Amino acid sequence: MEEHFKQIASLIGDPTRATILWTLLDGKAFTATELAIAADTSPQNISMHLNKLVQAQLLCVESQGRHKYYKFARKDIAYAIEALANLIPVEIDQKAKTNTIEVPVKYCRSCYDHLAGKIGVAVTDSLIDQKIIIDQGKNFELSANGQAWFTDLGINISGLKQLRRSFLRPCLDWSERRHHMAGALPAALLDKMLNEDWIRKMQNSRAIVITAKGQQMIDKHFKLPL
Amino acid sequence: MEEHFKQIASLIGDPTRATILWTLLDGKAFTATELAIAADTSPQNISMHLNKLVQAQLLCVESQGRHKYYKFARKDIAYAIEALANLIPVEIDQKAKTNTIEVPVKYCRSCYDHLAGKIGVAVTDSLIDQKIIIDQGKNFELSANGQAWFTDLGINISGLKQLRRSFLRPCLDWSERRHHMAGALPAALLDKMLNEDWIRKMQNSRAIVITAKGQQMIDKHFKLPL
DNA sequence: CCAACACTTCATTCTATACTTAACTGTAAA
DNA sequence: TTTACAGTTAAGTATAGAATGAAGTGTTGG
Repeated sequence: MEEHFKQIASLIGDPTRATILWTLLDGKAFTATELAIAADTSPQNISMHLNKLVQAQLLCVESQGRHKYYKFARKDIAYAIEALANLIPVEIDQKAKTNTIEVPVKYCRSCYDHLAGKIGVAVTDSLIDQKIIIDQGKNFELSANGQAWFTDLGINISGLKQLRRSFLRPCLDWSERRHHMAGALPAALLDKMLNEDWIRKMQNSRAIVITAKGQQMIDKHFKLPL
Repeated sequence: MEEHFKQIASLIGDPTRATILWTLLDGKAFTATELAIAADTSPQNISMHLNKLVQAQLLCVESQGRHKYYKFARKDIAYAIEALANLIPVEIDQKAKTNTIEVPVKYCRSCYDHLAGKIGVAVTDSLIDQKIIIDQGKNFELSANGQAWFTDLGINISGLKQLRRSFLRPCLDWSERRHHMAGALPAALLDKMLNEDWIRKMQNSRAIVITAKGQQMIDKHFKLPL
């Protein structure tokens, strides 16, 4: 056990790896190159360090085309890193406390046929919190509650399931670097939101605006005060 | 902030210093020579490392004649070290379970100032079963019954509550992967158990042995036949 | 197709810093 | 006193492992 502790400690102890972990603390996934820039080092070097962190199961990777997105393998890893950061002697600690306020949802976009961007991630998070969908890592599952919830919204679940396309799956978001929902179900949800005039698509852009009605309904259904 | 984090991380990252911190986890103060033996290195070397840890305010020193006693400067430092130990990947941990050398330490041990390991989890479970403490997930609460129970044991609840430190909180155990109690209350409980000679700390280890008297009393108070 | 890109692998170089050797201060017993 | 002990300081050395250079693989988009 002591040996393993020393292993973990020395893994975290290297300045470049410490910077990687620190950067990842904001919860987003980062590409290798981005982390290289953050840590001010070469791609080869960051590759070596990321490998070590993945092998120790501190980080996990997801390939997307020629990019690799890295993030913490488990939540408790981020917590332990934070605990370490809290060991910093009291004097410096003061200023950090001010910018921890939750960032408002302001950047909204759709991705092909479903919600993406900050709102896509926020909606997904909300449905997971409400146990409407279950996050199983590699895929999302619709719970029994969830079936009722979508049916209440007027979405025909069984109809969607008969389509040839994927019903529900996680999709890594370009802007947020977090998972949001993709597939027939979230497409139907976007459709619904547009039809009910909760949101409107901007011309010639993927940007989306939330209507006054939408603000109320999104708060009601997703428990997301905007 | 990031700079300071890197500093702390690299401080903990050195194997010799990691061993020092690991050794100090049992809550006792150690002399420089004892730590040198534990870390299997020279007095000069340990002196250098201890200096760095003291300067970073991770440890504090107390001189006593020609000896110097080192211990954690604050409790949260021990907790952060424990949190790091919890990051060890699960499958490696499996092998460790079969490794008989560590078993006694995992079974019965104290973590800084409170009971941990199997006995820590068992005691916690028992108190929850008996509704002496209430498990609220993120925190533990002492019930009305519980106040009486601890008072009967001769523990001064209101005195403990006035201390600046946390009174009672869950702490994840690295060996059991379950919650046990940490804070002023369980620290007082460990104190009581040592004073009454229910349990004894082993020399040079965090292992704990249960005395014959302890077996009876633990069965009586915690309904735990051992 | 090709060129640019994201990332990896491996052999080599480099360097930070842990450790050593040696000489010191202060404390405690004998 | 004297001897042994606990710990420190300073200067020099050694080496683990981080960084680099060169040469890959696989992906994307014009």
